[in-house]
Amino acid sequence: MTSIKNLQDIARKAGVSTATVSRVINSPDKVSEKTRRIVEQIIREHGYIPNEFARSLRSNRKNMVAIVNPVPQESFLSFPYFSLFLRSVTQWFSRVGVYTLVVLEDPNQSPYTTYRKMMEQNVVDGFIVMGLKRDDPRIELLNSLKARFVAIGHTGEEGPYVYVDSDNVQGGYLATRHLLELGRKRILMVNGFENDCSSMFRLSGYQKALEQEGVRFDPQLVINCDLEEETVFEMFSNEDFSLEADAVFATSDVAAIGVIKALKRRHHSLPVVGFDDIPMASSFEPGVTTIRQPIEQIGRKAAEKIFALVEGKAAQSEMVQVELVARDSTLRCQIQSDQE
Amino acid sequence: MTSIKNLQDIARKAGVSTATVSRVINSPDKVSEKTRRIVEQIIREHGYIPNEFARSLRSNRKNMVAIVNPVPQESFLSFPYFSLFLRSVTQWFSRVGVYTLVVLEDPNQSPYTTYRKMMEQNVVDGFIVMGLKRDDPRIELLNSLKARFVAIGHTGEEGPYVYVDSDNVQGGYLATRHLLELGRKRILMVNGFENDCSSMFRLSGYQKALEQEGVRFDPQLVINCDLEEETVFEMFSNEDFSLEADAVFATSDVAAIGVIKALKRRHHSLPVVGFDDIPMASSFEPGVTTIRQPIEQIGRKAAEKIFALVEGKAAQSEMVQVELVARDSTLRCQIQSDQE
DNA sequence: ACAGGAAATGAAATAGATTACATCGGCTAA
DNA sequence: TTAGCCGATGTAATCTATTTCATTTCCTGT
Repeated sequence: MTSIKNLQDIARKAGVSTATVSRVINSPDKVSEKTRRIVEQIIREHGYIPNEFARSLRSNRKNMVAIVNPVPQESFLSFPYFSLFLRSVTQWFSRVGVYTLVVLEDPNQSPYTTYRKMMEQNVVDGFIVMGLKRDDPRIELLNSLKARFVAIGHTGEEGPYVYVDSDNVQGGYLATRHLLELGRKRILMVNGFENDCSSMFRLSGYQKALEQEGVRFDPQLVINCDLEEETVFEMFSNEDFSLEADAVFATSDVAAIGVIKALKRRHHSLPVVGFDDIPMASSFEPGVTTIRQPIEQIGRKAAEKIFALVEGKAAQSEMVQVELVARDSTLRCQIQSDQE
Repeated sequence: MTSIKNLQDIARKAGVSTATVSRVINSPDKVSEKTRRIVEQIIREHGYIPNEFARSLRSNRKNMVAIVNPVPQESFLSFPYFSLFLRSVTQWFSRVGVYTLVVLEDPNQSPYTTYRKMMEQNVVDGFIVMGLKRDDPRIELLNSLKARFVAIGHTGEEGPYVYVDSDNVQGGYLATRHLLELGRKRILMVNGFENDCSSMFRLSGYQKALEQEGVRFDPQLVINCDLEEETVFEMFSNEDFSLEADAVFATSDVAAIGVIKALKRRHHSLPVVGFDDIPMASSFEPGVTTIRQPIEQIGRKAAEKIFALVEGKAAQSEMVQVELVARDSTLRCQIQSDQE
């Protein structure tokens, strides 16, 4: 078999021009039934697949989207279930012939460089930007570059951008209400830092639940930290750390586990709620009550939206619902806090 | 500022031909000092970045590498620490200007289609192929497509391909020896399926350790299963399941956790060793003794090797060392198996 | 001062598609 | 019959770099 490599070869074989072959591939309705059949046949016969790069060069459509992570330290790991997210995005894209690039922001440079470079290189149609922070400069940056993007997470204001996010307010609310329903009133909240917008929203859900039950909000009961297991474990293990609360809401499962371990060590037991529903939450003993984020749904929606934007269509920001998964860390917790 | 978009604009501004500008970028030593200075200045001034796709089209160098996962069900998740692996690959690549694509094999088609399509589309320089199985057909396939690739995992024979893999024999050996050193002789091995090559190697490490201690290998003590937590938990929870072994070596941490939970429920305790050192292994109580795979190192090496291959250089397959991480699941286990 | 070779540069071909514009039939309406 | 239009097709320009080959420039040695 003669080696068939490109459009021209196909055109020659089919006895038509390259333009016609291209049309058969890209807008079949502009070609007569008869010609189309012939060309399609030859394409199939030779298993011809167009060269993506040549195609992009001319049409300026890259069929590639980058998932961009903030600087390494806080990237992947900070985002629970990243691989599930990635899989769901990739899966969705593959059905429409789009490839998924994974990119880390260059830690040595301003994010500007990372994005600008990719824009100029003309390498992707758009971005999925992970881990949006409060007042995240990347939004303005991407807009100024006229980049198409979808953010995971949001800043609060409905800015000039599209995002997909879990309903963190609802998450905070559900977790807190669950504890209130168990009769707890002094709920310690172990939250992330204040510049993290999901922390912000979770806090407001927490407050909302308290308010609804007529419990006064005590700012002393809110701790901001990095939510690492060790950090939290150390903090709670310290004998000086007062355990006058009667429940704990930690806004990450690993933090929740840190709390539970420290409490165990101090022969203490309090209902504890986490956040994310990482695999460990169900495997740990006791199983950690937590707020499950539909991460695959978030991935799918992000993919859908960036694709729509690339196609020149409109896309709306969206919040996805979270749910409470009740497990032993709150259900089996019989021992009360020793309130002196 | 006039909009500077491409080589031509730069060439015009600098008063040279496009060829010269291209040379300044790609082989500066072929250009006179003086011209180079001028052109570089203009490039910097305008922040010009070449269009990757045009570049690839001509030079046939794509600066993209795909990490390919087997069909979704067994992909990402089956590979512990996938995101760490991915991060380390991406990080390494970014330093040499290569982008990382993440691809799933199309579950509806033969893997052939997935790889062939990418080859014809001319979209990547090479592949990192995940989750290699025994007699994996993908090796021959990729070779027949003249694709450059590096496999993660290996089949045993030093075939015509380059791989990076943990030393699974050593892993099996270390785990088993650790248990033997605790005085255990009847070590139950909960292994993956036999067509999985890492299972195969771990088994042979297990046998090697036994042999070295003069303990007879009893095939009855080897169980093949899917290594999921539930599967193993169910199996070990069943009262009919005899617990005549005096230790357990499960070749995945989640399986090990399944074992520990089931043993707890049966008020039983045996030293248990896992494999992988997933985050849960250290967080679980008791901490799971396990074999740590240097996953980031594997990622880095895979990146290095595929890059070398793409550059036309040689690359050698490599095994990376694993290490035993001893934790409470073997160290604190005082209770003996109740051998009737 | 000049031949000859090396170094620097430019013109044009090239990679492999898409697409604007031109052309050619065939068909309808006058 | 023929002007006029439409749909199908082809021609050639285009996208943006890289690279071959030809040409010019600059030395070096005699």
